[in-house]
Amino acid sequence: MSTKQRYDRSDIRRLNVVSVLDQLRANGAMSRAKIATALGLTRATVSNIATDLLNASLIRETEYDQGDAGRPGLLLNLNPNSGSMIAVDIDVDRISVVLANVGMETLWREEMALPGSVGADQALSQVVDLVDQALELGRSMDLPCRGICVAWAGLVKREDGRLEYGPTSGWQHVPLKSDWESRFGVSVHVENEAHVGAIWAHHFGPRPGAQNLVYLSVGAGLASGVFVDGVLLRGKQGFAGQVGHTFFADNGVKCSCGKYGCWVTEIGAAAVQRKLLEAGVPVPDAGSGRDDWIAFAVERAKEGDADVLQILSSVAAQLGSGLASLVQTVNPSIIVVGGRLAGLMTLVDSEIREALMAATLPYMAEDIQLVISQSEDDRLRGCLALVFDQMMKHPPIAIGRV
Amino acid sequence: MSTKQRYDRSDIRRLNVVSVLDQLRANGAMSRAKIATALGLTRATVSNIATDLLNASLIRETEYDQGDAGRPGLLLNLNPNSGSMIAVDIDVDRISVVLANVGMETLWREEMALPGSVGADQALSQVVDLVDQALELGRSMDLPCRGICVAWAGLVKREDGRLEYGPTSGWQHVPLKSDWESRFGVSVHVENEAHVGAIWAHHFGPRPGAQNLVYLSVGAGLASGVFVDGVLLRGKQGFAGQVGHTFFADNGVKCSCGKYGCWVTEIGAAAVQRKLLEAGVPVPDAGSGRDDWIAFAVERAKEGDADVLQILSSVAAQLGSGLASLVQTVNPSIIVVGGRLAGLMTLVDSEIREALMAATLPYMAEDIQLVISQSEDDRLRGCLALVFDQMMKHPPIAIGRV
DNA sequence: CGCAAAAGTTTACTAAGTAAACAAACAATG
DNA sequence: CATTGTTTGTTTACTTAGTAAACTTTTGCG
Repeated sequence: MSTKQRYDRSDIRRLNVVSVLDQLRANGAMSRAKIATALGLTRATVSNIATDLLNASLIRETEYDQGDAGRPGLLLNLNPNSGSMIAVDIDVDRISVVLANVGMETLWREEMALPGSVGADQALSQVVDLVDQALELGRSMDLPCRGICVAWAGLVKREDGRLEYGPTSGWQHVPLKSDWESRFGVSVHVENEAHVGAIWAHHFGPRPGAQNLVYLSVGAGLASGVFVDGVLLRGKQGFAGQVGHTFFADNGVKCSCGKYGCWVTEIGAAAVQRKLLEAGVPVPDAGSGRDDWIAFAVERAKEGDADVLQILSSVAAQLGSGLASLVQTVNPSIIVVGGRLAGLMTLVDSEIREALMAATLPYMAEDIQLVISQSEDDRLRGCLALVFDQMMKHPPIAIGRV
Repeated sequence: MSTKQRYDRSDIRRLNVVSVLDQLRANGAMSRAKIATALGLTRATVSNIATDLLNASLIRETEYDQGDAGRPGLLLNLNPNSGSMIAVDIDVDRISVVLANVGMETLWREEMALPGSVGADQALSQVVDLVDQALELGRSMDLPCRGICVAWAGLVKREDGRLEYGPTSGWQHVPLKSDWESRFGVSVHVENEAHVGAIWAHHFGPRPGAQNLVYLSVGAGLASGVFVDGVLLRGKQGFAGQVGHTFFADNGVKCSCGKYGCWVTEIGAAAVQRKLLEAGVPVPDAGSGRDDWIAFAVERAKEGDADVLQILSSVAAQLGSGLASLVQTVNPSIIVVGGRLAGLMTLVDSEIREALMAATLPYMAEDIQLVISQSEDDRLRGCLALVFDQMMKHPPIAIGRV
């Protein structure tokens, strides 16, 4: 199987259109002339492209540039209202749906609780209603929908966007993408939760545009999203990043996946909760409210509770040491830790870093950046970013096939 | 920092030239018309490109096609003698240099022993002599050198091709690429040994063109080369794949990197040799010849020596379980195990596979292919392939800048 | 032999760039 | 306040690497 690729004039136009859009995304408002010099194109060409984009209303002319001398340029800007995007986050105990414009501004948001007992079919049929609402609202605002992205904690088959296997939820073989695409008539992306976290970090993390990064999602599950040279590591089936179920502890407890001593059974939410309980810390149990115990533990740690701090330290050490494996495998320049437990991890970030550094080869991690995400909506924002990226790569604009 | 990319007519030509070359590489001899239909270009365009390539003598017209009816096509072929490539493999105890034509046919080969005591400067000054010989021979055969690739077991800094740190050899901070490029006036690529192994496997492994693969080099060191969606995972600094120094055993021995219980200290060459000795197997010690003990152990295992087999089984289990982590992290479709110990691993390949499968999530590895490489020259061939790839991506042919 | 069929070439055309000239809009300056 | 210089955006003439379609060449076959 070879590349099967052929290029003609329409391709160079398409590529230049994307380049122009990229400029606007990266630098905000720019005049035609500025774009031209930035890209090395002539002003004539950029003008030409700009009129196309204006006609498609993907961009807008806003105000005039305040230059020092000469005729001021008319600033161009991505039009945040050229369309809408929908993000769906299927979390352990709730599902969130967001409608945003392509400027990433939230227009509508809805959440629903997801009792553990509910199966995939029932849960998804309710989500479909929410998505319908979002689509309807988007239509009413005259914003054509550019895509839907669903984040899910499990193995998502890339070729057909199926929820293949959820180690924690137990869901299996749900052909979400094909179902939804035929139902909604919009392109649907289904992606692992940590993968969209990584997309979020890539765009909006502490070092926007970082080409080599690791996003580690620490919650009920434990998974990684990795950017390598600017592209998301997805792997053959799209299952890459299941680091939570790598072997970690010699005499570990049984994991939901059936094996013993997985990394997630040592430092995942259930593990931390268990360790706290075992140490006699009176954390509220799972039934009493979804993240109550986390808030409680954070509180106690901040008050200096020795038991809690000691447990957090040991978790930090295990997190850092596991991260070391990942770092040595993919050599990122930045690590972002997100997920439900991020709040707890913030309290011991220096210890995580220490453990990480201690377990990596010299030079490997010397100027690596380790950041605990404070954002609540990593995954939802990542979903939006994915749809946006897709739109930037394939702008909804007619380019005359030759 | 944005993309800074602009396209014009010359780019479309360049891309089509590359597509034509790709076709010929993938399918061997083809007529202009066949290439045209395969790529979707017109015969006129392919003719045009072909004359350019013929003038640059990158391709040749060979024989006529035996078609069923009509005028037979004149077959085009990559010209194996359009240039030469040089591969250098710096191994633990020897350095090999190969001169090949761009048809990957070996024209000359030379090896030199590398005593453990020798430092980087001294060793490399000798290698320089060998490379000079190769270059001279290439010149005498009128084959312009298209590049030199050096494989080395250690951390190679991608941005400047430096040998940054060799966990086993101890070499540090050798600016090989810049030194050699100024000395030889040819483009020089320096790459980690497992990375070039992966390049080899990608092109010439059991499933040529596999887009998602893991190559694991098991010898004195232990490192991985990973292809993700057809591109080599190199990471921020180029250090990706140092899986040998990930933490593996709770009460492991001290590793050359200073840590305890690294994967390589459990299943690397030294570890296997140690375990055999501890079990009372009278393997020849390291001093008596470089791989004598491996051959000896293979021999004993084939004879059914219980001690040896038991040790191999335990090593296989540890190899498979470690591979599982890698598999779950990068989700390859194929794993190729190479390196000095490959011969031993062949004897227990089913056990490696079992351990791997046992430690991976459902669906993750179900149709994964595990192959032990029988090739001796993975790294050298991989080096040549790297240079060849580079040439295919940037063909040495004038394309009129607009 | 004449004809169908395919390969390779030639010719006229087209689109998306370039370069250079031009018109418009501002700041600075005497 | 008019002039000058500078920068923006547009227009015009040109180039080039494609396309489509006709033409030429070379084979197999009835």
